[in-house]
Amino acid sequence: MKDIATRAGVTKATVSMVLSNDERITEKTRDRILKIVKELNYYPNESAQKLALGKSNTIAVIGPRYVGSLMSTLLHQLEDRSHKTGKYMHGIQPYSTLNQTRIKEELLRKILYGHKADAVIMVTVKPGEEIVKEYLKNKVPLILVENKMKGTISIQVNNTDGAFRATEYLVKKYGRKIGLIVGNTKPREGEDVNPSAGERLKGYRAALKANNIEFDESYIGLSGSYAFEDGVKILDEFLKKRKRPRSIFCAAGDEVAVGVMDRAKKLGIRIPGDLAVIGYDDILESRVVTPELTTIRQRFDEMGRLAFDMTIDAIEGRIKTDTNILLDPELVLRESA
Amino acid sequence: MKDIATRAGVTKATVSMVLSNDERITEKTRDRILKIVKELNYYPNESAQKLALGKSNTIAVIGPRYVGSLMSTLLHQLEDRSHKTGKYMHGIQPYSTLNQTRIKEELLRKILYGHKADAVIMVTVKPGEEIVKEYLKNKVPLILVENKMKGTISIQVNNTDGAFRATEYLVKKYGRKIGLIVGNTKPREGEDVNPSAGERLKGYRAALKANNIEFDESYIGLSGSYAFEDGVKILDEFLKKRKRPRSIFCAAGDEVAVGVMDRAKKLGIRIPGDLAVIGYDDILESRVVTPELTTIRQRFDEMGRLAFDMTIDAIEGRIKTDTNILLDPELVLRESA
DNA sequence: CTGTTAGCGCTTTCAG
DNA sequence: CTGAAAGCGCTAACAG
Repeated sequence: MKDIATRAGVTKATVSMVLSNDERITEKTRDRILKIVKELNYYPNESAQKLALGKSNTIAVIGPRYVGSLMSTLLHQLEDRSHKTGKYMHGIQPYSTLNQTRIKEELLRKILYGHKADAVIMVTVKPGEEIVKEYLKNKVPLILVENKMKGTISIQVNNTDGAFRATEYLVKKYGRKIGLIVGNTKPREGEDVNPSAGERLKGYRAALKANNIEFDESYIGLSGSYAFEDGVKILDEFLKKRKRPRSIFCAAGDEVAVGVMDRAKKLGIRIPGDLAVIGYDDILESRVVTPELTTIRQRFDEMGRLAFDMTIDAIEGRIKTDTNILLDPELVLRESA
Repeated sequence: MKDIATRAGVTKATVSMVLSNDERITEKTRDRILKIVKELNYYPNESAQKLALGKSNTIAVIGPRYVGSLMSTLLHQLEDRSHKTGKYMHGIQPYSTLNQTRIKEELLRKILYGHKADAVIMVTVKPGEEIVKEYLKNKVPLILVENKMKGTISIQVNNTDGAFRATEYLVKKYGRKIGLIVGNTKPREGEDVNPSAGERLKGYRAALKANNIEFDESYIGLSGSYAFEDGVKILDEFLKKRKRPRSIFCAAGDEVAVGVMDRAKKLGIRIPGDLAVIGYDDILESRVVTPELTTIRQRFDEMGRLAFDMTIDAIEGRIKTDTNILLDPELVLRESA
């Protein structure tokens, strides 16, 4: 920058003003300076800029890991909105916690006190109460996706409602013996839980109650890894029992549901003739397996767009903490139930 | 930091030294200072640190978009290696170009001249020749994944070989009428091409040649978006023609291959009885569709590990530019061919 | 309309 | 073993 200044016969301050579009500079010197900037391929040193401005110009996005559709879809939407609005261009900084609470807390503090971001979007993972307070005190907005906490801004899909509708549909169409496959609602040591599992369980129970069906532990299968193999394993467990479900709501996601279907097919169990299956997520596979999977769809793209816009609004002070948005999921009827 | 210094009755310099594990500080003052650091929840201002050190402590990763298995798998591996080695912790900065050349070039310059990264990993996307030179001059290593260029370090899977083997397998087992579905080898205005498409086409042609089969344009289908729908559309096109393929090598990836199979199923075409299909990538769906998809597997996790280690080596000067690694893909035989 | 100056928070020589 | 002081590259009052 000094280099440019001397070449243009001005001082650093002037160059700085030109680059930040300060009105007070003459066309002439502005043009002269901009030309030199181009020639020298000058780009400002961001660290210096941030230091001087006390603003980071970045939005941090924290998720458990990069694979999996929520995180990547969201990131894509965020980038897209960023380009369309021209705000925070190349300023989206994703982090993954690798599912470890320690890494998460460390990271959140590092971001806050290291002034690494103007706002933090957390997808699926949840900050500790203590940290929320610290963010509040330092006026750095926390935007929670798929979670809700006092002192933050949140965007969720209505998990309870989604589970309720899936379960109710199964009751009406296939009767009262409904299996549920759901994520672990208790965390493992040092790991985070996704609260949506609890909410979906709640929706399932509510639907049973609404239809006067008693909750039965033996109809519940727990998925630890949300993976294909879990579906295989859990179906086998169900089949070993005396009481077998006539239908399964796989709240742990389509991937697990596909595991169930695959296993069923190998065992000669017809779907939905012998066993009806509903999944959750509406991932690509759902339309592709045979029979096609009936499932609950969440509008991830919509969430991403909202997340970006609300984050900007929060940074610029247009919305306050404890704003919560709840999106409704959608039951997509296909062949499996 | 000044706060800490005064509380500890020392000066900023001493605190700084303690934090950077300088040997010269007494146990006593060190402990005293560290205690206060904990109490105050102090974390250094990174911008200030970077500015003073002239080092960014971050590795930039540039890809076309976040969705799609290569980018996310790679990122996961990078984070994982970073944690395991303790190097560049929380220092992986992913960027997406949204497939636009202009964004890409802008970004590369911004990173280079803004001193935003110690090295840049580019996955699938390719820098311009000019930019490579600039990086070279400034001694910032460029690591290319799925590409190769003079002046960079590269990691590739052998696309030509993968395509050759798939094609050859089809020739031997299903005869000479082999369709190819491949990504566009010509870029659209302002967009980047993935060079692997060209390489796979090359492998296909080589295999034909090796078996004395003449290349026939009407057996070629071009996929623009690498998506399920492309498979559907292209199969329909093949079927309209006079000459129909007996087998299809879907070099454009498993997702497209699944589209082909899905369409075939709906039309009553048996796989592999009437039409054999081989995909590329070995994504999750491949094991799940009926019949299970025969495909070419690329070791993305291995690539990620390698990418991280080589990047570190490059930064620390242990490997030089124009180091190229070529990984062999693997033909995974399942039911569809 | 442009130059001067101080300062953002940290590191690092050089004295003491 | 610790303090003082200069400087990293940029911005923003305040003068002129």
